[in-house]
Order: sequence, then structure tokens, then C-alpha cells
Amino acid sequence: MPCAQCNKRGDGVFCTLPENTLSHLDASKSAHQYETGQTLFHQGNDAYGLYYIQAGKIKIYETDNEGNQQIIKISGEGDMVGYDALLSNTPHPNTAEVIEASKVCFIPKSTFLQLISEHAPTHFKITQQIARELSEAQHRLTQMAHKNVRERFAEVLLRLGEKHGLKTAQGTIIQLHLSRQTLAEFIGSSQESVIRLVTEFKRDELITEDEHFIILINMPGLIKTSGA
Amino acid sequence: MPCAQCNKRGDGVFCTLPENTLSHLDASKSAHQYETGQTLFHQGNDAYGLYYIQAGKIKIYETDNEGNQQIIKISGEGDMVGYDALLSNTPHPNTAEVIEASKVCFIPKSTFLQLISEHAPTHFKITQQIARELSEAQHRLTQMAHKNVRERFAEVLLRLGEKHGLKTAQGTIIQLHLSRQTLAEFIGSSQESVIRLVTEFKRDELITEDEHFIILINMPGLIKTSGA
DNA sequence: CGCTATTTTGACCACGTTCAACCGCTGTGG
DNA sequence: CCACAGCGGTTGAACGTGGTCAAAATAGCG
Repeated sequence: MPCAQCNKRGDGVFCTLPENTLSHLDASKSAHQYETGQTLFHQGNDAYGLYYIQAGKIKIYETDNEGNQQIIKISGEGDMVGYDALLSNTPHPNTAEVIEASKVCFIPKSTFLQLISEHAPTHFKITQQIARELSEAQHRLTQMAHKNVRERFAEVLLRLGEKHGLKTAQGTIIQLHLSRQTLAEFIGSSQESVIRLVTEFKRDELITEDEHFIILINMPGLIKTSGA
Repeated sequence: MPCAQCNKRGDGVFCTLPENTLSHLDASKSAHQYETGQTLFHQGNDAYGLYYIQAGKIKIYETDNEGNQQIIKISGEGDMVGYDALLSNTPHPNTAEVIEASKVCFIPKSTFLQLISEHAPTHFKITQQIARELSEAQHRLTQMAHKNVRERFAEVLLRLGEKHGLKTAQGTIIQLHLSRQTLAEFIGSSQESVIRLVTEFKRDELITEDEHFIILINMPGLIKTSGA
């Protein structure tokens, strides 16, 4: 599929590219289909290019030297993946694992770097995005340091609801299959604690579950529980 | 002082600017002296420009809604402050407080944005720096989530040693006056816990103190204690 | 020299992790 | 067709880290 059509989707970083740049992008990019469990790259790998998600879900996580996994984020349609390593010119600081069959475009490093050096508005949009992500990461650090597990869990549910939620009459359905273990890796906690919190949140009618999908049914309650 | 001379110091982001841009910078910038306790900006303030530290130390911290302060970093000579808000076009997500008498240059937002839009190499250097900072923030998140207070404290001492340390025969002197409370705000802990850790680390001959300056005297031991 | 802020120490307690056992479901092989 | 293994989820109990509270010691400072 030519970029000219494809780029209308997504977060718009590449929206303002002129035609000739777009065709150059077309020529050097490649698309690939990934299945659940595959990885785009591993922590420590060199960065060879930028990944752009056309469809699917990708989990970005960091592993510490004791093997604990900390989920940074879950990216979806229209998100870019791997740009941090490209830009800082370091190995990937984290791993990108496909958690739902995905179609992903790959843009080689040289093409990407040339693109941003020649097209300032696109470069600026990317800078903006990283700056926003930096603020968010620092905010999460503050949360992690000072909030207890219950508050962090409520917070994560709200964040997932915003990015991956489908609003229905019933509530906001988080459209991700997440095991208790995975949820625990989000908030830096244990599987067992997450289980007890889910039970509690259901009892307090903040959430329900339907076929492994968590549904947020009381946003104000969750916001209050998150301590915001 | 003209930028042409001044910029030779610092981290080199503005190194490669051509003469005419540099003189424009000269014309619109202003320098100011700040005393301990003053702030450059408060969390929630709009961003009016970029701050460039010529001398001194500035503490960047985020305050949560319960009043807990989480220190993001301590910036010193040659560091830029406040660029995240400028670039993401949001209010400052944190507060910049002077902790040691400082001389700071101020570059208005419009000048800065024009500068990076016209001079791609400088823009790219800034993007690189933010990307690196993003990686670091995400790494700290992982640390905060999975390491205990002792490990985090050792880690913070090492990080401070790298950025603000003076290597002597005696060891690495951290050239900052930091109260126990401030150290606690770094690692997301309590004053009392830090006190007990300092006592312990001294007993184990990892550190000593001289006039409120912490001196790292056993780097390998600290690295081991940090769990790396 | 008194007043305040910071540091220190001790005691207590709660949150949340860890360990262990158990349930329910699914897939696999005898 | 049933037995059994394997996996995710659930529950209970025990323990430990580290936060909180209170009070004393020390250091700064006008």
C-alpha cells in the first residue's frame, strides 16, 4: 500500500510530507505481518529503523537484571515504535513484543534520518511527541514513587481506557487481552495483588469483566481511587 | 557576555550555530542572577522560554496532589532547563528551584523555536538529548518499580557522582548540599529511611561525609549494592 | 544564648510480597 | 474416552520492608 493513502491514518506525524518525499518513503519502506509473541526488536539490539504500526498491538517493556519486566506502554494503530533508539543513537533500551497480530511498516534508519533532516515540520512533530512522552514518563515516576498499588492500578486502567478503550453504553471496554501478570508488570506489582484488586474493584462496581476484557463502568470512582 | 564566547562552555548544543544566528541569540537573550530558594518556574506555569545555566545548581521536581515532591534531576552548568514544556507546547510539568546561587540565561520561546526551525543540526542535537532523557526516565521507572530503597539509594549516589562528582584521591565528592529529606525525594522514600541507609553505608565503608558533602569511597561496592 | 530546623533513634504497624495449595479450563496422549 | 499435565487464576497465611509517629539530640542562626 502506498504511503500516500496509508498515512492518512495514524497520529499525523507524516501528514505534511510533500509528494516527492512520500514517494521516496514508499520506495524504501517495507511492510511485514507479525504474529502474537514475535518481537520487533530486543533490548540491547542496535536500531536499524523505525516501525510504524498499521494494525495490531505491540507491548514495549524493559527487563531489569533480575528478570523483572516493566511495561513502558502498549502501542497500537498509527503509533511509531523504536524512534527513541534511532534518535539517541543508542541500542534499543527496551523490547517490542507483538501481543496481537500486527501489520507493521519498517522505515530504514537512513531514510528516516534523511527525512527529518530535510523536513523540519515533521522533525518538529516528532520532537514534540518525544517531549510529551518524556513528561509522561517523569509523571509516572512520581506516581510509582509515591502512590500505593491500588492507586497505581486505578491509574493504569484509566490510561489504558484512554488509549485502547471503546466507549459503550455499558462503559469503556479496554480492547486488550491482558493477563493478571501483565497488568502487574504495568504497575510494578505482583500477580496476586492485581487479582485481589480486580476482585475489590468489581465488588465496588468500578469495573467488570467480559471475556477477559476489562470494562470501566465508573470513571469518577476510578479517578477518585487513583488519588487524582 | 556575548554567546559567541559563552557557548563554548556547556554541552555543545549551540556549538555549531553560524555567526549571524548567534548574534540574533545575543540580541534577544537576557541573563539573570538567582539566589538559593528562588524558582525559574513553577509546575503548571506556561513556558515563556528556555533557561540555560551558566553557573549554579537547579533542582527540577514534580509535586503530586498530596504534596510529595519527586526530584527529576539536578541540573548544573551548561544544562538547558524547561525545553520539555517549550517543545511539547504544554505548561511546565515540574518546578525548577535554585539550590545554589546561579547565573542563568533566558532565551525567549519565539527565538528558540525560530532557531530550531532554521537550524536543523541544533534541532537534532536537542531531539537527541530528549530521546536520551526519555530512555533514562523509563529506566528509572523500572528501577523505582522493582528495586528496594537500599538499591535505589546506591543507584542515586552513583548517578549524582557521575554528574556532580569531583574525583579525588579520597573518593568521588558529590558537590551538592543535600538534606536527608532531599535525598529521600530523589528515591521516593522517607527521611528516616535515608538516615538509616547513610548510617549503614558509612558502617560498610561505601561512603563518608565531610561538611554535608557525601563522598563515594567504594564504587564497586556501591554498584553491587545498587543491584547492577 | 534561646529558638528553630534538621538529624537521629526507637517502636510500631500496615501494605504488599512471597510461598503454598487449590481450582478450573484446555489440550494431549494412552 | 478418560487421565493427566500445564497454565492462568484464586485464596490463605506468614513474613519483611519500609513508612509513620513520637521524642530526643544536634546543629544552625539571629
